[in-house]
Amino acid sequence: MENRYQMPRGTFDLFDQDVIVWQKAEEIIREICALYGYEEIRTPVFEATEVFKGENDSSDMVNKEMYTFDDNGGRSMTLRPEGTKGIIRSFVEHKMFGSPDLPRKLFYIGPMFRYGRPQKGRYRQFHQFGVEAIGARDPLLDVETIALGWQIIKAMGISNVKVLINSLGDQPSRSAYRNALKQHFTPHLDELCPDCHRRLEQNPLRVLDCKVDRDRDFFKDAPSTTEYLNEESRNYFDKVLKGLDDLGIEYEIDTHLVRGLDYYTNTVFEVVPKDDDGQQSTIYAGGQYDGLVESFGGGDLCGFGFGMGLERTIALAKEQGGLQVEGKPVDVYVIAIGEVGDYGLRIAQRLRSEGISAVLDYTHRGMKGQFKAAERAQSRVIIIAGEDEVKNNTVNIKDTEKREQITVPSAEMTEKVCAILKGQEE
RNA sequence: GCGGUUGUGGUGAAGUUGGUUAACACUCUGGAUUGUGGCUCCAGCAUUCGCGAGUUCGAGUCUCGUCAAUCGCCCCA
Repeated sequence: MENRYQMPRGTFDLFDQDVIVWQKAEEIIREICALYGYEEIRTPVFEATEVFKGENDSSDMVNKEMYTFDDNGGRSMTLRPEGTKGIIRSFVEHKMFGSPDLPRKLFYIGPMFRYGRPQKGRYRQFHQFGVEAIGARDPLLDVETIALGWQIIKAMGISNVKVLINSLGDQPSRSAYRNALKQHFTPHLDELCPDCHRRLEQNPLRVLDCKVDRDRDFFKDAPSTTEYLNEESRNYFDKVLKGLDDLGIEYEIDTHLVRGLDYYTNTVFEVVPKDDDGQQSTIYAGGQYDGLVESFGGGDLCGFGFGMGLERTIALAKEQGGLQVEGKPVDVYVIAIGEVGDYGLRIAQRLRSEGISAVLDYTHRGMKGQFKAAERAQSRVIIIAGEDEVKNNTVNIKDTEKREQITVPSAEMTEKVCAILKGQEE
């Protein structure tokens, strides 16, 4: 058979059992968000390009990986590559900063788009769940937010993970550190790999992460983030760590941890499996953004949030035996034999109106085939309607567990089926 | 965006140094069982090997291109 169409690279179809698994994951997310007082927000999947791309944005995600296009009115639009920026836009546009109840705690679930080379756990259309707590600056808010994600992945059956955490300091600390790194590495420019040349220009913090050069001598005495934290940032970070200790959340300070996005300040973190195998293993990650809201014109408010990659999270949960779902058996499977017209449909509709799920067989095949189909549907009850039944206005009701069959007047059908289904629950 | 590996039916897969009708298993469809499934036994189901071109008397098997998946880099959820 010729395959004329296929899904775009880096996308996937979700169906059968997988959909149920995803629904279950989303259910867990919604329940736990409610426990923490987070409310859902749904923003557009595309926004004006400027929402995502700031003036001096240095991240690859923004500069190389966005789906940007001109709409028919000639405006530049971009499919959202992440959740935070759109939420901040919305927060400011609707003047949520004026609320007496800050921080505003919002969560979102939905597709995100990045144009990169797909791999396992890395798609062009992928799905993120994320939270944002906007309008407060408190180390315990950082801790609580990390804990929210932690509770969610635990509820999905994920264990053996840890938090990697670091502090970038406030904006002054951060830029001081950035300059220090640049100064430190510039004399060694000739010895650095090509990737590091680029990094040094765009995002000097990432040089520290280089897999090619990391063992060189001049890396060992490179300045460390923690040395550049001022008193306030230092104290803030200590309180975050203390809070994680108190909640029993396992973490590891990683002074090389830098997030890809430009807007982070102070706390940044990433949650990864402990026996770190794949490259795309980060489950959820985020941090504080002090200054983002202001850059959108919303006043001097601090925020904290994270994004969780659902494909990765669900895959990991399944690997570890979590998110098990059962098939969804149908209550009644209606078999039609011979010319019965709409008799079967009328039966099914009467059952459905009583809240009993019913599926009709439209294949016009033999009885054996229809019974097999009923078996695949895992139906508890099979109703057989043939020409004799139509004539006498009766139905044959078969209990698939007891393998007993009764013939009753059509009027008593619902009652008898209910009795069988009830027996099943006991 | 760069490099490596892979690509045979609904599924899992055999396919030897290129040689006539693409093994086997599961599933599915029909029958044995004239209106009753889960066991058993028969029978059937890929004009075609991701797609396109080339080499050859002849290609699933070789070459090139292309698409896709996957691994590493980059980046990140």
